[in-house]
Amino acid sequence: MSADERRVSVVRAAITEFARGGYAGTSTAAIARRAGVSQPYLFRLFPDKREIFLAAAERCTLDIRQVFEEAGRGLPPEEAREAMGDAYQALVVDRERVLFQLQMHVAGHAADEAGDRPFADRLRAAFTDLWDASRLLLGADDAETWDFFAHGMLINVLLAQGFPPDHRVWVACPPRIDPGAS
Amino acid sequence: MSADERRVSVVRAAITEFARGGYAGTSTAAIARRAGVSQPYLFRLFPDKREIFLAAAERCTLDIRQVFEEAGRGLPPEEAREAMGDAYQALVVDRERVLFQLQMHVAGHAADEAGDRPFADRLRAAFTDLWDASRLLLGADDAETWDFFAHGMLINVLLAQGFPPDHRVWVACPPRIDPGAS
DNA sequence: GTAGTTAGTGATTGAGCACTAACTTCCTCC
DNA sequence: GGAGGAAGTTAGTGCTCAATCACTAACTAC
Repeated sequence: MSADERRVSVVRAAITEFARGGYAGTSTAAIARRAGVSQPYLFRLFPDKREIFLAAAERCTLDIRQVFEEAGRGLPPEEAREAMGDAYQALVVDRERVLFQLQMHVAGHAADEAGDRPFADRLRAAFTDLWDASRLLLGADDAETWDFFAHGMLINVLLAQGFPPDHRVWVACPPRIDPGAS
Repeated sequence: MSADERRVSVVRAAITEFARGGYAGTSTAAIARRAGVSQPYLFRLFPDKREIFLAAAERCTLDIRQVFEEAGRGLPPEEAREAMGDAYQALVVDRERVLFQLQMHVAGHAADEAGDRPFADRLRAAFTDLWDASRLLLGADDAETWDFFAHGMLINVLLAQGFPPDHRVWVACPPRIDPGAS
């Protein structure tokens, strides 16, 4: 396998592991194990752990954006909103990407606090990409985009906490999102 | 200082430090330093690190709930909603509690993944307390409670990422929340 | 076949971690 | 005034982790 191919599979493994444990709570050994390579080899593919996380963050955000784009491309705003809602379900089904997003948010904050500006900036940029792409696809104004993301964030947070699908916190969640689907 | 008083100040320090670095990313040494005691002494005040985090989580949730209750108590629903919105601003001003809440969510998930049910359950219980108290105070139905929290969660996430107050993601945020207030 | 490159590993290191044991200091009450 | 206990310390243990180093095996080019 070429180094580039290997990097792709490492990033996939990293998303899974980081989604579980967050940046600080995930060891490079765990990522290596899941990717099927030795732990030292990670540091030949990437300069350090931070860069693995960033690659995972950028990949994950791109994935979500592409799912939205495939769902909403070429549709009029009203239908696009419907289709993107449905597409979001597919993302929720394997919670991985959604949970990794939460981990990105708290990692960004930690980086800011630690004075690691570039890291935080790149994480913010990834999020802004998703925000702008969604806004465009939704054909939405600022308020609608805000609502779309607010809604999604609450779903992410409730999912992260592991509330069972029949819990009362879910009752007002729009029916097309089924929190028990995974 | 009595052990009980000391515990209170340790919990306060823990909220600050955990908000910064999350559960795994925060050392007990950092908490001890901020609380002004030696690191081993933490383990006389609390059985282990997990229990420090839980105490911080329960304290933090209680704080937020009390702020809401003080703001909304005895007011008719419409005014209560207004007052609680204003009260939320006070919470947002020092981002600490808000950010710690995010850390609670991802810690809960990590605990679930690691098979630590009781830990995750207690974190969920803290969140549910806040949810139910807010619902009651708002005099709201499920949909309104959902919207209230969805809105709050997006604010939390954007704050965590450190978007500056003049960034376009904030433009649709209701005016009473000033993300630059801190 | 030999010179060079690419993919990959095992052993190790030094720092930082949660947590423990054993000690000191000071206040209180008889 | 001294015994007891609570508050708090210093010193240390064993472990985990990110990152480094020295190496091998297989392939490619001439």
